[in-house]
Amino acid sequence: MHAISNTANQDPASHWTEEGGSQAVKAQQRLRELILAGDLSAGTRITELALVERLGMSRTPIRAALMRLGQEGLLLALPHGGYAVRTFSEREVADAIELRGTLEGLAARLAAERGVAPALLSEAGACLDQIDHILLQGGLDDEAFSGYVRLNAQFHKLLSDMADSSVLAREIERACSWPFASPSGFVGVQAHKPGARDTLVVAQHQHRQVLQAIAQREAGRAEALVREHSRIARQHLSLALQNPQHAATPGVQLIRKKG
Amino acid sequence: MHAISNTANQDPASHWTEEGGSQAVKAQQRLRELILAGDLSAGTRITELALVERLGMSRTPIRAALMRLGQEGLLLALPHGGYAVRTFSEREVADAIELRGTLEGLAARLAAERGVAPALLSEAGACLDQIDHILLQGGLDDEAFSGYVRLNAQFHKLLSDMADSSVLAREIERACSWPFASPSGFVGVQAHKPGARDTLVVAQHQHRQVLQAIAQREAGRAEALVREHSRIARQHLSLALQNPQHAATPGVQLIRKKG
DNA sequence: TAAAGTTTTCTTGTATACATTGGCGGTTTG
DNA sequence: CAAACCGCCAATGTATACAAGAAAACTTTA
Repeated sequence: MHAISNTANQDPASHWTEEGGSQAVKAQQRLRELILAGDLSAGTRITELALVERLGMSRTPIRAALMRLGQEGLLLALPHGGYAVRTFSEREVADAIELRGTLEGLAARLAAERGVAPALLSEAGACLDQIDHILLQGGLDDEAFSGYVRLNAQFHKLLSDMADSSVLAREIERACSWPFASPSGFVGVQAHKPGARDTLVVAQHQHRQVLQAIAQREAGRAEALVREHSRIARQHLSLALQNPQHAATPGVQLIRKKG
Repeated sequence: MHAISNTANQDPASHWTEEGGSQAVKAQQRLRELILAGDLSAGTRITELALVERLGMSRTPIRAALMRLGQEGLLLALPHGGYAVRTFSEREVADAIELRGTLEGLAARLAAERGVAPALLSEAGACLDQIDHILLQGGLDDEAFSGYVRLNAQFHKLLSDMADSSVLAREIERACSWPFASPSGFVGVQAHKPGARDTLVVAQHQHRQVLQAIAQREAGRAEALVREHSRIARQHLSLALQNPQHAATPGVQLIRKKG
């Protein structure tokens, strides 16, 4: 696996994973994995001591990780201290997707209003070209699918960058912290369904239109397109809740059917 | 017995001690006050030990408070650990206001689309009636002004409630954590200016229209109105930056003119 | 038997000692 | 004199001991 040079992957998590990082960061990563994998039963109280023996570190970094995941919304802060794995109603997930769509729409609007550096536009265009290349293959094997997921996330990241607003980028990243609200959240739901490729073709068409609108400084159109684009995630959510067995997305079990 | 020297409350102005929360909460509150009052010079590293002797508690709750304020965005996490008081460019503040307007706009749209319980609508109407009553007085003394600020914050809170979305409410509250981005952030800027009342009259008109739009289920109109309403805060920001001496808003000194 | 009160235990909140790492200053050498 | 290296210091990261409070279980009494 050679290093991909065109994507300067500068998300803050990347340099954690390379080197071990601090204990607190490791705790946060592993705890998140445990939650999303369903290894921690939802609703029941998480005791720090249990995590001490499970993660093999002291309470201090574990406390820090719990606090972060609590503020992130993955853990629920219990009234008298402590945390529990949170569950989400279908409506809450839908709201989170709507929220992300709105924030990304704002980013697209600001990008169009303020103008974007040509280099960024080119990079985004190249990203979409790569997606096109993947979609040109008729059948979508797993490798192609994961390639799409990666490039899709990259495009959405570039969209956030185009607004050139640190405060907005921060909030968008936060809105994507829930795995099922992220741009590629449920895209794997229909990986092996007949119409899988068509949905991605539609999404890619929207990608193109969004980029064009931003390049042409059509702010309102860009915002509306991005919002509409986020509806695809909602569609995937519905599919995932209908066929939970096919939803390989980590964290699906945290969504409760009614509430 | 350990030599605990000064666990005695050394704060003369302990008016918040009426509800003595945990040490961590007290640390967060007092630290926030120190930052907004400008008692901590911006940009320089904040050492935990300095806060230990300043706040009279151990490092543990102070660390928790620092972490929270860091995630909140009031403190900047330094690359190799530690925090510094953050400063904001004018554009960042404008973006934060735009962000809040967008989020509140989403709330208004959802409220209009989903419908709001009549009791909530009545409560919001009563809130606006109270604002009307204040504005009926020709002159606006300080008491009337602070009354407006309180009722304005209440109306915006009700607006958030009307969307009936916990995830959105959470994000709106977060967007208001920066004092200058909150709905009543810079409203005191022009407290003693000639046209002060007129601006509030305009804002109140927008309040009425928003509530009407929501009640009549006009989702798009409600969203657009709320967004436009947030522009008033931007106007206040401009005024505050032109006359910083009149801006009694805590935290103004954190905004740097150029950057 | 049920309810209330008490005791015990478990968990978090807090304080502090220890480890580690980055930065700063002094010293030394070319 | 300048630059590089070495060592000390300071500040955070980590571990753990201690305190306080709440939940649960057990006992006692009506």
